Amino acid sequence: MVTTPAQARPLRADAARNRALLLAAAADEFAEHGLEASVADIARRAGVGKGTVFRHFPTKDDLIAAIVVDRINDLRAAGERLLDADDAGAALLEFLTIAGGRRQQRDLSFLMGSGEWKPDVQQAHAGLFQAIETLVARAREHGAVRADVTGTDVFLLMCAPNYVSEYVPNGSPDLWRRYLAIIFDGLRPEGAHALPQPSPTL
Amino acid sequence: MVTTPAQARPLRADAARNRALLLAAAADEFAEHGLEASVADIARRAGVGKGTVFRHFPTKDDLIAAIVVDRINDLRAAGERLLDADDAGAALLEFLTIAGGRRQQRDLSFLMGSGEWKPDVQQAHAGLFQAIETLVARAREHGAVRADVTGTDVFLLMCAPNYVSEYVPNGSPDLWRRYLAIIFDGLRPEGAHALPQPSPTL
DNA sequence: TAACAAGTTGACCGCGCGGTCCGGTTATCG
DNA sequence: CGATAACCGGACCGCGCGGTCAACTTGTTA
Repeated sequence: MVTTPAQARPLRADAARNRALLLAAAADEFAEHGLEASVADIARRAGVGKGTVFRHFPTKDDLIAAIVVDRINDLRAAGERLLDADDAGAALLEFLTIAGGRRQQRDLSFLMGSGEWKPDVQQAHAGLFQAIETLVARAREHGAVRADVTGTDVFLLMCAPNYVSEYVPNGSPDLWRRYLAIIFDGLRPEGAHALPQPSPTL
Repeated sequence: MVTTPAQARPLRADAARNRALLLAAAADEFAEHGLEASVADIARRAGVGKGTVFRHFPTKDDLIAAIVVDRINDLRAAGERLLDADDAGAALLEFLTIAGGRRQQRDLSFLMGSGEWKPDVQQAHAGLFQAIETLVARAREHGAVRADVTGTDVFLLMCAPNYVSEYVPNGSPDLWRRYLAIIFDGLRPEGAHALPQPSPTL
């Protein structure tokens, strides 16, 4: 599940292995300690020198971006796989469940909304957004989601369950499901009240 | 709105003024740059030396805690003021609207869930929680909120609208109202689906 | 296998942070 | 007013961070 962009010369065997180790170690470290995890710790976890990190990723931000792109594409693939489901409403719920199940999102999740990103991240971003938009449109046509909710709304609300359940110290690791259920009920047409603000555009 | 605990000897006039300036400057700085805002910047904004900050608040965490306590008590007071409203459902919605309107919550909001806090913060915390619990109980009895939702749930969901709308770069400052409306619809009894996980305890 | 380019490493750098401290200043009160 | 203690300020400290570099190792290729 690692992005290995086609290069002029392919990576040397050990270099490719180290790159993969690094991405895995970084993902773990970020999941545990948030984005403040130090590059030195990541290198140690990968069993690699600090210099190697900067050879593969010129900047800590580049490393983060690489992971974010992987995660986003991952999720987009899952979303697209659900596009031809029979029950569009269930498909959307399933998608949000998959998104919530990606534990490693943690602090990474909040990256998904901002705008100051390298082109490749923005592109991955746009792809995911497209998938969600379609998923939501189908669910809306299907009558499974209220008429005044947009893909952007779902895109933004996607990480809220994880965010909310983050702050329960000894909570069940599945607690986010509870809040996804509540929020999803808020997206349903039954008993919906008019929304006070227009949906934003990203 | 500043907590000035009764001391053995009252603060000197200039010291009290500086303390207030400091709290205001810190709140602004945290609201703008998040908790990473440096103490030096806060001091500069307050027009005060860095040493003065540490005279009033031995640690940066103490400064944060002071602000958090103020915010929490503020919100609790607003909540308690709504306890004798006629329409318990409207009161709860009003409370959540007030909570969302407190712009300075930003990065401070995420403090409200964690457990590693000084006693005075935990105490303020408990007070706010109590108020919310009562508010929710009344709304539940009033049939304005689904039966399977607890005070803890609302406590946790309280900051979600702000969190969600944070990631819209040029969004309306009132965008959070949209997401509050959606989430609140999810709290209503109409069209509620069973929740997959039990409510947590803090 | 020889030779070279690609990759690795960890000591090193500059920076900005939270926190300290002491010489100078100022509110306060007899 | 004058003495005193409370208070202020900013130079200073140690630390850990992201990032650099030159000496060394290793996969690759002819």
